[in-house]
Amino acid sequence: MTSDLRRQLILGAAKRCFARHGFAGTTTKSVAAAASISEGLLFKHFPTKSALYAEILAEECAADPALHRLLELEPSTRTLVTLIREMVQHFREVEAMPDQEDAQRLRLMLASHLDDGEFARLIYEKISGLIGSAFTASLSRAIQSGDARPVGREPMNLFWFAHHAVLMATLTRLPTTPCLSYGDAPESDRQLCEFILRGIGLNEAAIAHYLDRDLAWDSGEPAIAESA
Amino acid sequence: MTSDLRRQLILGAAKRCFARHGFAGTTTKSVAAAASISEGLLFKHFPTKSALYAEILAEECAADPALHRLLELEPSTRTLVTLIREMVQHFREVEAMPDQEDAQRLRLMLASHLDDGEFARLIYEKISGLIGSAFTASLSRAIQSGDARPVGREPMNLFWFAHHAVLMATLTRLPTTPCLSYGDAPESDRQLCEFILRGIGLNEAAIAHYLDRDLAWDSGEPAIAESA
DNA sequence: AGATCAAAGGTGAGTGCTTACTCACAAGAA
DNA sequence: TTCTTGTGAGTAAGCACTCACCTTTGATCT
Repeated sequence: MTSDLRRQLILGAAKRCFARHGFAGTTTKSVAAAASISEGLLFKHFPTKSALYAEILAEECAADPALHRLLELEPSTRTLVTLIREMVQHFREVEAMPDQEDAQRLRLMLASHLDDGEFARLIYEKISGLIGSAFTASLSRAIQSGDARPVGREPMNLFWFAHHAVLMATLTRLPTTPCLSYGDAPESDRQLCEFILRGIGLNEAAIAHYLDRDLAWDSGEPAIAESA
Repeated sequence: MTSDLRRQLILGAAKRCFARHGFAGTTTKSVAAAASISEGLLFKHFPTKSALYAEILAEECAADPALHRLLELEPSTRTLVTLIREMVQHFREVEAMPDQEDAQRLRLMLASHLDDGEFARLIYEKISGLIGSAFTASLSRAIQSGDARPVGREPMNLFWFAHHAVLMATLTRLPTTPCLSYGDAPESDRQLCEFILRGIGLNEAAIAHYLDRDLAWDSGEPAIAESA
């Protein structure tokens, strides 16, 4: 077994442990067991428990979700709706696979909020950097084209409010017994999308149009306020 | 010192510890120190660390925020707006006093989401029982009077989405260095209120009317869709 | 090719320290 | 006296972390 591969196996196992039980609640023994190695070997690869944790957070920060595709879309009402819908869908998928990378990131992020919040801050900055401009650009386009109401001084706040609602809804479903039941899954997803799109100021016509027509739509981007 | 008073002092000290550092991160020694007593005495009052934690969660469940007043308001658009505004204000106040009861409840609740979620579930149920019916009744009144759009099958989902957004926004401000900055406080609060009220389907006229006029409004409850 | 050997991978029994929890005993009130 | 409040030294288990010692690998030298 090469050293690098072993490192990765340890990191993977440790990530699962830390995400489930937090830093204090995780023992090096349990990490070693999860990686099927001795504790001694664990400490040959990572000098301390803290160093292992720090490396996990750093690695998790660097990992890219597959949202680069969204960045290539040109700013428009439709892109805005797509962005929100994909966000909701993305978090729904996280819920379906609780031991996946993304669910662990969520747990680590939550734990960070209780701690010093530094990891969460890095993630927020990263999200902001990745899709912040796409969101604000699409929103201002939507406003220009009459699909949305003008917004106050901080359009990014609206993005974060949306993000908060989706993230928290996922968190309530994270425990094995969900904290809240939202009823039928596709319908509640749809309801959440509508809540957010209304919240950021899209008008009903635009919401109905872009949310119903889904992605089955050619790339010409007429504002429905003009066409309807 | 009477036994009951001592118990309360211990519970108070322990609550602070558990809220800050979680269950695993809190030592009985630190709790004893925070309560200015010996560890021995701590275990005279609570048989185990877990029992102490359980009692804190149970007590926290029973504690009533001062929202009974809201229940006495009759269902209306104005009550709905008041409810949301007070929710936003309430969480804003939590942020200002990080060592207050409510901030601790928030931390405990968050920790619960990472655990089995049982405490969070109890709290959600309690919130639902307290203001769920007031919310849905006011929302349906608003719909009847034309201040809001009709809503799907699950009106309570809208309440939770709103709650999620507010709660998560507070969480991001919980660490000493906030994870996100929303700009000017009163303005971002206002923005959050608008986001939520739009999200649950209130129309712009109703929002502008009830949010601007604040509470300086006599108890006659005309729907502004009729009067305007 | 086979022998040699140093380095790397890997183990499990320790290390000292901290943890949750106990107990003999002291002080004061009824 | 007797019961409750309170202490601080103590205990066994568990913690992060170490170390002496195996085993495997692969390059080098006959």
